[in-house]
Amino acid sequence: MQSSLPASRAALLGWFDLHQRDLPWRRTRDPYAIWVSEVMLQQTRVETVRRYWDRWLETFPTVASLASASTEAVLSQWQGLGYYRRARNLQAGAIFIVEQLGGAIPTTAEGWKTVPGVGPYTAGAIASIAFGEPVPAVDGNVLRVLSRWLALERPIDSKEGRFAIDSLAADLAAGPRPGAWTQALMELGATLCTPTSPACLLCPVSAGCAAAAMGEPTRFPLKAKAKAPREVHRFALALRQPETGAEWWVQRDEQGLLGGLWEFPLLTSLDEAQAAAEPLAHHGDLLHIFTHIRLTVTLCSATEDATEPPIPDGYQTGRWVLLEERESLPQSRLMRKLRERLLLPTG
DNA sequence: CAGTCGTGGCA
DNA sequence: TTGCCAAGACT
Repeated sequence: MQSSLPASRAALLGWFDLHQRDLPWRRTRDPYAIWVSEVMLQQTRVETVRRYWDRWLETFPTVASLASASTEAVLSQWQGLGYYRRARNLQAGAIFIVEQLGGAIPTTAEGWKTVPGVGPYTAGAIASIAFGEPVPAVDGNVLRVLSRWLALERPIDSKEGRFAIDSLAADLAAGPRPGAWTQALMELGATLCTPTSPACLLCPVSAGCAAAAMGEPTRFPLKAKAKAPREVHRFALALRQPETGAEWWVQRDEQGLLGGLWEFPLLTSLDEAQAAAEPLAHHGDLLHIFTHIRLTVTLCSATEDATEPPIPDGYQTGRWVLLEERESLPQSRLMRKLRERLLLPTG
């Protein structure tokens, strides 16, 4: 039997008051600090963000300090968090607030939506948490929790399914304690109403949950099918001067994957056999292989970029040496490997 | 609108 | 070891 919306809402708030995690960004009311936390938390685990949030606020304690910082310093503080566009947008947002809003930080969701890097979710989260505005903030947790609550048969990535979730979220947001409510809904999704093993027996709102009543909460949310990833074959080549130990790096294009970061030059080929021949064909007997990482990249946008940077003067006497060879790696593991071996600190 | 953008944890 | 995906925004 479905209980009333206000009753379920009150039950979830009561549970949140008792069982919420002690997160550092819940100990502040500084809207800038909350903004930083929300951007860091986009598509990123709480435990990962913990390590960055404190340090970020020590380095850039105010909107003004972030706005006047160098891009290099900003990216350096972000290094390892991923989705580096977020760091650039965060600084662009700080500059926007200083230059366009006269330094006055927005206080409403509508205002926040005009800030670079702040979309519908983040605008609602900041407005409700930092300013108490009764607006919804629908993230992946909320999509999951509410789709289970409704036993929603429409996929959440369809227009109709998303509309149903947004409608319910808006109704629920219009009640007491908007900030606590926003966090309570996400907290439930993060700790009890989890993707693979929901703890319905501990859930404060299971009595009103249609999926729990059906006995199969993990059937929701429904999702449309994902497409198959495409493959790209690449070589990472690193040149080092034996005498000095100096290594040859190139900077990636500002746009796209790992934009603006440093790496060994990569050769790209759609054909595996051609890729296997490229490094030696290009460098002949003049050089030995220093680093020769054979990579299969999925979901990589660099397919067309097969140009090889010229080897700068003074490195011609270096040696190419085989360091490692891999059959293939998924993107996440590939990037881990690239970061371990290829990425330089930016600051 | 569908594609793109990182990383780390976990079953 | 491998696939999946988590506090999304932008183009």
